[in-house]
Amino acid sequence: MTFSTVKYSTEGELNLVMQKNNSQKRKIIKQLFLHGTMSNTEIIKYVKLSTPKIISLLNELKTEGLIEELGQGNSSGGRRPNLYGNKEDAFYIVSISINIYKTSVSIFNAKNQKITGEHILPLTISHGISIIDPIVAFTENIIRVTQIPREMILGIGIEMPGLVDSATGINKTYMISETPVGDLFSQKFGMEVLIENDAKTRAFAELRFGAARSKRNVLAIHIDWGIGLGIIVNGKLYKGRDGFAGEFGHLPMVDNGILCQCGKQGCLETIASGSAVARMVIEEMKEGRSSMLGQLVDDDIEKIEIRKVVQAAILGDQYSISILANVGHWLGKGLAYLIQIFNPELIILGGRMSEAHQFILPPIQQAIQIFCIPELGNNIQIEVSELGSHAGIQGVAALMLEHVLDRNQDFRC
Amino acid sequence: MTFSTVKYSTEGELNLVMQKNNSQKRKIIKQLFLHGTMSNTEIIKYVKLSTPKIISLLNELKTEGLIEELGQGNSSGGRRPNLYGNKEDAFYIVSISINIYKTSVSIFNAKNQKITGEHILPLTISHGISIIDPIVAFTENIIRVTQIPREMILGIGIEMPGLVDSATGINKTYMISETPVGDLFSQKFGMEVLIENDAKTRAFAELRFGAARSKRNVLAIHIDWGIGLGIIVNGKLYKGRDGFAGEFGHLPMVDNGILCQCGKQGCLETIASGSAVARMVIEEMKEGRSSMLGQLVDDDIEKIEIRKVVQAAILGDQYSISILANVGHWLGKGLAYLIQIFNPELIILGGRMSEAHQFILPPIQQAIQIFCIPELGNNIQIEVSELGSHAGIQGVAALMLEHVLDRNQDFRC
DNA sequence: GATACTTTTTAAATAAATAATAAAAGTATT
DNA sequence: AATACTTTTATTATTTATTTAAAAAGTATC
Repeated sequence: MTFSTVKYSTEGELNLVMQKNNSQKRKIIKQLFLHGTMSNTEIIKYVKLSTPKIISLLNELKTEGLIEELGQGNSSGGRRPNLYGNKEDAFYIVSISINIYKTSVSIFNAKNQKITGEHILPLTISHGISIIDPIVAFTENIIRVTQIPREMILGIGIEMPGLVDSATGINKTYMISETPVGDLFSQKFGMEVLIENDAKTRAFAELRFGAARSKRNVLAIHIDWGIGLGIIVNGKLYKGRDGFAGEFGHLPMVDNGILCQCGKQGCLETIASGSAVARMVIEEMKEGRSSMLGQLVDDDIEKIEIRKVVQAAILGDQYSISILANVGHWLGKGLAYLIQIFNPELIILGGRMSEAHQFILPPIQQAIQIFCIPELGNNIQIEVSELGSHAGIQGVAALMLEHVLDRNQDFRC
Repeated sequence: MTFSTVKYSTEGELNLVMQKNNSQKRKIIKQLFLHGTMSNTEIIKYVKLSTPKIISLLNELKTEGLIEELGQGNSSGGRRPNLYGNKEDAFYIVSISINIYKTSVSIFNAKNQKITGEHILPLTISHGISIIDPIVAFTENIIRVTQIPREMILGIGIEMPGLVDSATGINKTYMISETPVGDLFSQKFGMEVLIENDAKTRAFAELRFGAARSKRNVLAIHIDWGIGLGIIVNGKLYKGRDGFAGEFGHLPMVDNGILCQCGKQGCLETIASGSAVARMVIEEMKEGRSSMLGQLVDDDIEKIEIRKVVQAAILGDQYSISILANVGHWLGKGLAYLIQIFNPELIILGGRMSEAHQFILPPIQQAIQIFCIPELGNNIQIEVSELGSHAGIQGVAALMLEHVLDRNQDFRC
């Protein structure tokens, strides 16, 4: 493992601004985290206060050692603005991404820079709460090696698949236990922990750092082993009553279809997810279907997974292409439902399956035309995520930050 | 026609508070409109300001003649609170509800009291923009007779079926024309006009006056001739990019199904709407199916409509009951999609079809159990609207009010 | 009638916006 | 290239708005 050197204040005492209820300063810190470097005028766009007020807050934050001046920006005719940014050692956020077969851990500083690599721990989520202790130990070791004082860590954000309720810290699909997983993590770390569903996390990453940045109503589909959906409504992540909104993968698509993990039959996930593709391909290959896929896995058919199918399709493998086209058709039909209900500005495709966009986008578009009222289906904008695999770890760090910094705020409008 | 006597200020000049940008006073007026009578303390719950501030605003509003003191409320041991309410002649709102076969017009005063009856004009919406002039003339006459000074009318709210974009005033389904319908109405009335889709209007009525009042995430289904959906998300009406969100009735439910008005086949609306029921029943009755329905329409089978089917079902007609059960099944499957995507707190059933709740609710519940993941489908709360036919006219009046009073507000959060 | 609880009123303190001014940097003109 | 002008940002002083705190007064309950 390699670690970059990390500056930290010798006391290691999280500034009062972060603890106390000073929502104005916290708003500034949040914007500087999200945007990196900002001028007074830019900050005003996001924190509605007058110039003198913002300046005085910035000066206070500067003497408190939370932010620093970063020279002057450009001007289109006028005095150059002073630029400000968070001090990188103002606080840290630990980001954990739990996937089906691996968990990765990173640490972000107050400048939203990933100051460690993505340290990967191979763990299978289906092993349940038994994976908590290894994750905690692994993470604690990373914290130790970076020499970040624990007190400077704002909190730990954890993204994971399944029916997650971030409010109660429960995951109803994986890691079921008496005490909510979130609380278990929180107790073992002795720190604030936020857990969130992976599709929602990635939608949030798109909202803050990706294609949804300036948009208000966006659907972010996450197609990996399963199919998830993150819903952005009025510029906010929508969670629903229990935090379970967006179970797109379990829409019933095929009557008397294949049995899904969820217990029902014919869910979208059973015909259009990464694991569905792997299952279908492995089955048919065993029955003797010929394809370039065999070579790609050295004839170890069980090793076929979605990335291999995409790879084969790119190499021109007809069978893989036809499988992906079929996936696109079903995804498109599913999207048609969402489009008619949400009338979104933008749909973002992410996850492993989106790497096959050249093969799935045309059938998706076609299915939308077939199954949508023209007024709704016609000008629909579909994009492939540009955040890539980074989205999860980035999104959950930002979620954690906002969870802490937006606390105690009044949301009455 | 009968009209109640209406008080009005002799000048007939809409108070400056309503015109100028005094958002605090406007918030108070809005709350008094929605709640009727409120004390200082109650107002503070909705308008976040301190007691002295609210009191001084209330006093100003009193001297401006917009509100009045209404005696004292009850106390649980303490000084009795002064009660305040809008003066009924502070302003008026005209409410128009355009349905498929009839249009109704009412006027509300600043106390949210309907000061006229619901005056009904039989008009067929499919006649397009030709119905605008009759509606305007009819409405102008009602205004004239009530003797309300035009200047005291805050605006005119119009609800109608179809793909309505309230932002641009367009209805893409009915009343298509070069100039948006909203603008046409606005020009002819010489007043501010707000148009909105009927299902959204009724969902808003539920949010302000009905079962969704204290809820944040609610789906309001409106099943009349067609099937509409109003989505409440985070306590706000969700409209989508073009205002077309909630096209629940056009979800594809049956492969190669009946051709829908929208051009597609097998939409939910073709099997579970009021007109679908009428169509199915009329067809089968013509083919000789025996049922009590015949008597109810004096054997004029073409006269059968959803209300008659409900009536027959209540009388025990087996055929009608089975038809409604089938409707319930399909609605339930459709709702299962919505539940998994929205994870709502509450689903409200409204419109003519909801009068058949005793026949459709059990199959709806059953279908939800079949097609929903248990975690999402189990504790779902479904209620029948208590607002009844009043919801449209009430909802669009409140929408109009808020459209005007919330204007120029800063929604940055 | 004492006590507890509320609401209203008043005065004092604070917070933040506006306005005025100054400073800096680019642009246009000569 | 020097000058004036415009644009943009920063600083300060002033004014305004709003909250806090405290007191006063009203009302229900025991």
